[in-house]
Amino acid sequence: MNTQKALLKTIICDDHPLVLEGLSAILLPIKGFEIQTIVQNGADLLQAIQLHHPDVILIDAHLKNEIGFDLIPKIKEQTPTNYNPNIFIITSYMDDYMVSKALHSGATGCISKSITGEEFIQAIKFPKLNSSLTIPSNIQTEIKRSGIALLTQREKDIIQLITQGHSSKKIAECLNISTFTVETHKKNIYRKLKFNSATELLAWYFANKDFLPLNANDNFDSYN
Amino acid sequence: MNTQKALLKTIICDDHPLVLEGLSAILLPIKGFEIQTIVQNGADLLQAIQLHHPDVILIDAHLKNEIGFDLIPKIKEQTPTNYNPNIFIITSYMDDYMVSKALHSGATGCISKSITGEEFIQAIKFPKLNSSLTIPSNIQTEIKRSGIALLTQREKDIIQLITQGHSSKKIAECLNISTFTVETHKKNIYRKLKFNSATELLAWYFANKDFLPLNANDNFDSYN
DNA sequence: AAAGAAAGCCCCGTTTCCGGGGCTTTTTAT
DNA sequence: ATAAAAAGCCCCGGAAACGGGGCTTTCTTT
Repeated sequence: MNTQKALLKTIICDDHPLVLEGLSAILLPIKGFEIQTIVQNGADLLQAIQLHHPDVILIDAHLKNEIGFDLIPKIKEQTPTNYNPNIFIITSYMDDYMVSKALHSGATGCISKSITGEEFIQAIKFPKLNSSLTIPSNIQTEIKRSGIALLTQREKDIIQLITQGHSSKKIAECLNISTFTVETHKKNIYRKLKFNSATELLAWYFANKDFLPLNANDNFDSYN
Repeated sequence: MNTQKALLKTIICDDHPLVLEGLSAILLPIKGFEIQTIVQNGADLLQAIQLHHPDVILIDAHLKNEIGFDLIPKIKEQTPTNYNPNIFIITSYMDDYMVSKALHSGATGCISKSITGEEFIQAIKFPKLNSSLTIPSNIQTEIKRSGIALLTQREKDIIQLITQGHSSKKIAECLNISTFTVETHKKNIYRKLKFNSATELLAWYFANKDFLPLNANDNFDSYN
């Protein structure tokens, strides 16, 4: 068990007071979390890190007159090798390029300003998720949204049943078709919408369902 | 392919004008759907069925002076054996007993009045789901809600990651623990909350998340 | 200090899922 | 009438998930 009970010392570096306030407001009530310092430029950040050795460092991508990414190598230089804080880039514009740039600079992850407080906590709590794994980037979401246009009615029906938590076998029973057919449909759905599993589909569906042109209630063609 | 393009003839039997209006309002705009007749008692229903041979029959469970269930055997008696309409019992009070009683009476399914219009369409569209398969009954939901109290913090964390669509492998990477451990946690979660798969958990979670005491944002113990 | 809970780890057998392919029949549109 | 699209079916191999067990280490609590 690698549970860690000590307070997580955190430093925030951003030159927008409003953002600083927002981040602080989110983090302050969290048990086990301690905001150590707030700085507004790179020089102050480096100095603060030397002084406090925080566990979490949040850096805005677009500081005045300097770029957040470039600070990361400097941090690594000026600190002992056995000191490995979790460094996150905070950005208002988020895409795959931004993410890869952050990671190549040595950041632990890249966090969009457009996420909710809850997601923000999640992102810091599980840094590995943010870095190496699926980031629901706007681009990926757009691919899936437009991919819906490629879906047939039957495929949309099956998505409805998948999102109700049913297995391929049960869906097949429900529709009076072969399990093979259901799995063929699932394969086609995954191919069109770039999913790798039913759970990915579920998670995405519920995160986006209010914006999806999927509500097939006006179409009763596939009644059986 | 057993797609059926002909209009689905429907008869509704209920003695509450408000309910009749509500059901009609939901069904009327649906393409491929035709409300044939509306009746307010069993005798009229039997007569209407003889006349129109509808595809879908909706019967209120609590008609004035008669019981909806009892009409079903009479319908079966008075119609040829090759005529198999989908008969649904509509009820305001819904539990496992109600469902089994409806099914034993010969109904295709049992529909609660407390569901949304969207769910109503789904229920009629996929009759098999309603009958033989998981009905999210209030009892089942209550088991799961109270089961949450039995979950440990680590299990709640893992639920968060599951509901983001991640595989056991990725969750393990994210938490720096063995895949075996993740699957042990999943097994314990499923046992405590009576699930059979991750997709079931996902579907349930998103249907109930606003009421669940799961938001672990005030707890940072398991930071890694 | 001892007991119990929580977390972590492992093996096994079975089922389901995923991805790749190929194929026929029905429906729809030109 | 014909072509294209949609729906349905099947096989295979590998990966993942599921359910059952057992077992150790690390907290936490009394």
